[in-house]
Amino acid sequence: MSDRDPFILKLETFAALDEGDRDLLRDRCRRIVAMRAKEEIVQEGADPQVVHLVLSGFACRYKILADGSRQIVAFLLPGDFCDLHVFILDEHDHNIATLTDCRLALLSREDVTALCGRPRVARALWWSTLVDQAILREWLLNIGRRSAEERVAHLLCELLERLRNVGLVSADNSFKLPVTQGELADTLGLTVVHVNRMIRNLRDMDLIAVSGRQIMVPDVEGLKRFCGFRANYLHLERDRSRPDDALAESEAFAMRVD
Amino acid sequence: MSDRDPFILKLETFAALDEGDRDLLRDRCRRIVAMRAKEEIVQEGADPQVVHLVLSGFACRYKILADGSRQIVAFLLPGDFCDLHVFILDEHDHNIATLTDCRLALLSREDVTALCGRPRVARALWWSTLVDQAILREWLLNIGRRSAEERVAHLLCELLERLRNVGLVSADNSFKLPVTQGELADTLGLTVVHVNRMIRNLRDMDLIAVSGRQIMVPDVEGLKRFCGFRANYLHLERDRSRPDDALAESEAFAMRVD
DNA sequence: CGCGTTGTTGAAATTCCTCAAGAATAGTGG
DNA sequence: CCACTATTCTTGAGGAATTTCAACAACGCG
Repeated sequence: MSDRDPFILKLETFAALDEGDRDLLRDRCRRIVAMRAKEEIVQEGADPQVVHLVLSGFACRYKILADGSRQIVAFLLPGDFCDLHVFILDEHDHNIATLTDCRLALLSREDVTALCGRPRVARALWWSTLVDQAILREWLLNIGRRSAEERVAHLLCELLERLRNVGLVSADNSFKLPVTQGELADTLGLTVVHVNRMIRNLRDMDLIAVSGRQIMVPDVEGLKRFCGFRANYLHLERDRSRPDDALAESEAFAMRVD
Repeated sequence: MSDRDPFILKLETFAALDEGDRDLLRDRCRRIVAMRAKEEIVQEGADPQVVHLVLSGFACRYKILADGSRQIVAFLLPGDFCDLHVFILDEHDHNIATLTDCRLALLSREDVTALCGRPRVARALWWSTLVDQAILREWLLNIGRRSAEERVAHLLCELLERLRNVGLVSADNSFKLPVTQGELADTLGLTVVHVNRMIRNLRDMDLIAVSGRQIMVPDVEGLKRFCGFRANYLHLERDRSRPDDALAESEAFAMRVD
């Protein structure tokens, strides 16, 4: 693995890791499992004692209603942890599944403990959990108060920024979105048919260009303006006012597990 | 303050605090501020270094769109922390305001550090953050995939259980809901008019009884069945399989801040 | 008592969904 | 490499849920 691993890239968004931090991360993420598309990673009600980290591919969290309708409540992209909460909460309140073929790192309780022994890494894990929460709030706003067209556009803006952050967007602002329109519908609280029409609208307005599962955004600012996208909730700008050195010295946020 | 303080009740849902833990909590929550209804507690973009804890009254997190429409993304009830994340994230991505007159405890960075020095308290704070996240997921499902009638019913079920947990529900399953229908609409992604009609429907079906701002639920199981409410996402059952003593001994989850 | 906020209801407009069917695409086995 | 099948995408038309607009009643507060 190289420094360009998505999960290291992602954690470095917030904490300026040193070589020791990175080595530890690489070392603890050595247990890797490959999964096919549309397989279950974690079932609701389960109490597994392993943390999953997406190395490549797309996965999602979702919930299902009795009538079979599904709500996807998070996209898990390369660099995202699936279930950091597993050591605190008693049981899973949602399912996690792959959307595409995935490579996942498996971390034991000891691995997480070791990672949390490093203040900067611990802080980065906390940060990653809190960003997940911020994304949930934004999605709630998206579904609750934006029109269907804006919802689709907003989700694409978010994916553009999140994927860019882990090096998965090319120079022309295009990225692979290996997700069906049905899955987008389950994410946005819409039906497949309507998502399809909204995507068509965005294409007709030249806000996006779709070829297969590749999305190209010709005018990023234009798309963001259209749906009122502001990236602040992703907290991708590391806070310069809180020097990492001071943090490291004070061993702030050491979170130890067992 | 007595052992019956809502915030202590809430934290005890998960961690079996001892007298020392409770004393520390009471001690650190001594700085109290009273606020009137509909005042701002935290503004988006701000970087305050104080954590707020609701002692009495209702508050909410919310986000606003450019066109003025609002989405409430969390209800903050007695015992809930408003902004535990403040020491990690650089800036607030949402606003927090009171809905009713409130009493809030103010915790400094040092207070939080002190609380996190106690493993059981630290774990309870983590737990409270993760439950907030679980509630966000359920709300997303609620808005994304349930009918308007079910949405209202589901929110009432959640409030019933959360308020019961902090001792604010009477024996006949009634509780005070000091929230306007407009605020419910902004929570559920609906309009005031429609919320009003849905409440009427629930009344007509005898699933709830409303008198002023008091809600009575004559048949709790019936209401839950109607909207498919399952309380598991609130994680109110402390996990008996993980003895607190072992936890305490191992100093698990000590989260230190500065 | 008067005034602003909140609750309530009706009717028309709009968004989004459902149903249905055909076209394109991807995957599979021969 | 092709035929076959399943999944996904696309479009149309009609229907249902929800919103918008508008008006008035009820309530709470100074």
